[in-house]
Amino acid sequence: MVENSELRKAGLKVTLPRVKILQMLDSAEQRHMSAEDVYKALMEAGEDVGLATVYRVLTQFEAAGLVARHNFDGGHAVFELADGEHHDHMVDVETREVIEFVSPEIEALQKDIAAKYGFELIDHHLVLHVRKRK
Amino acid sequence: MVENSELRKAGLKVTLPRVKILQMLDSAEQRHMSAEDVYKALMEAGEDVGLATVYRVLTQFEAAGLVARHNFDGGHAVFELADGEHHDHMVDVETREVIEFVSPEIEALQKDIAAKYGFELIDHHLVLHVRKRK
DNA sequence: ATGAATGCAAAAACTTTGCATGACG
DNA sequence: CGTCATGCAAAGTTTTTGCATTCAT
Repeated sequence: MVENSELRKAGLKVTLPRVKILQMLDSAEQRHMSAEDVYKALMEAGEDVGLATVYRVLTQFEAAGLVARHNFDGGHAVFELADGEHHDHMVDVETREVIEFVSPEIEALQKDIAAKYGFELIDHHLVLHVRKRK
Repeated sequence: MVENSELRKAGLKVTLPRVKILQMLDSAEQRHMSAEDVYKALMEAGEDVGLATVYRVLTQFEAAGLVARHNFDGGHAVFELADGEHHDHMVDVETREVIEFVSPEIEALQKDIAAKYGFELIDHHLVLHVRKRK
């Protein structure tokens, strides 16, 4: 059970809700899920976890670096498992589809820009709004 | 009164609330204001505008391209006048200070990336989280 | 005059919190 | 066993909406 060691490494007690939520994020068909999405998926799977717990756990996971939180539209937040390497997102404004991409060039430029202003880059959020080219 | 023609150009009826809100965004000390910020500033200025109207008007302004909406933290949205050229933002995570910057290189790369995936770039949101270098 | 815009208050959407109970180490 | 985590419901935030009234053209 990989999840358990992930949790321990993060300094979090291994509880049923935490394990279930982590598994859900890992196995769900959709990679980006809102707290509500996770909650509903758990309910459908017959797991009895409160919505408040889902919010609490996701926030803890974010603090622990296990998941990343995004605000694609400004409405609700979505979470995704922070496996693999860092990436940015592209949102098709018509279909709402989310595409992930990696651009070392942009990453490097961001660091340069921050440095130019006397800052160090901690983190960044980049979302491209795109439309399919006809 | 420049505001009036701006509104007319946007196809919006020239009403007192709209003019006042536009002036407020233009003259306020802070460039990035939440709906609440605008509302409070108007109240302090003795202008009697409802908060709901502020939200409605800011949303219309956004649709008209008069203002840009940002979600720096995910909590509340902030608005800024869309004068001048497009720019991105850097947020000092310690002081919450917002610095604007322009990077043609990043803009170009974004366009390239979208194209590589068969999309055209409509818009983007880039926020760097930074910390002052000691 | 007439349709659009406003203000108010109520509601909606999302997220957090208090507190008693239950589970982990 | 002590402490931390959970569930529920209540409260908090931010934003939207219904509806009667007022305003712009």
